[in-house]
Amino acid sequence: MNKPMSRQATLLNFYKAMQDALGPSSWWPGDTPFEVCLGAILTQNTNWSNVEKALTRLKDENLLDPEKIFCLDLPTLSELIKPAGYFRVKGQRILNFLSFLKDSADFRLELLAKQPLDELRTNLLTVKGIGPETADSMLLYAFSKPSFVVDSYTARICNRHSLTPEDIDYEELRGFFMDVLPRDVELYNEYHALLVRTGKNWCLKREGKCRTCPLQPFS
DNA sequence: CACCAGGCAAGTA
DNA sequence: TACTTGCATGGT
Repeated sequence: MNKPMSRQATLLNFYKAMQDALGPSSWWPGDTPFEVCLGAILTQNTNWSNVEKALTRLKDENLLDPEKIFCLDLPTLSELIKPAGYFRVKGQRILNFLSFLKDSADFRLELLAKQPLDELRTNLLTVKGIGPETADSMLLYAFSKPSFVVDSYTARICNRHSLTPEDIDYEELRGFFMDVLPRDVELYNEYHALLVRTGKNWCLKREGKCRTCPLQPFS
């Protein structure tokens, strides 16, 4: 008789299986924390390849600087980030974030990073256009704080392995991982990346390519 | 042609 | 609270 695995053992087994199958993810792409923050907004409901186009355009204009972008008006900024889609709302969201950055840290990300995780998360969530996933992406990948990032892939994979209910909400799913796993930045970083890569390649549909999925068996 | 992508806010009932 | 809709480009 096999004893049921603890939730922690299950999650760590998943991690190892994905790591063995897929190798390192090298997330999050970006040369600076500020670029990571911009990417976090730009990638909302958007393929990363389109985000790269937008970031490249900003980079080519030498605009990867908070104060420089804050000086742009919305139409100009929107036009620059057009390839990322939703360019008007995302332009406004970036300006909202920069307004927050200016008011709370004089445009200095390294000052913002001094805030404790929970406090910074709460503050980020007050910005219009920064929801929980964007906030956690910034916290983890730009500010190196152990805030687990969950997304629709995470929910789908967990649900299909009967780890969590189908209708679990964002905060509960994040809590599930953070209660079970050690609070480690590198672990959270790679775990989220591996879940997204796994979800993209194998878990879009139940009848998809799950025969070769690193997470087996699907129950 | 349809569907998806590393979401979020605002409106409705 | 629970659901719906708008936002928009580019790849498959």
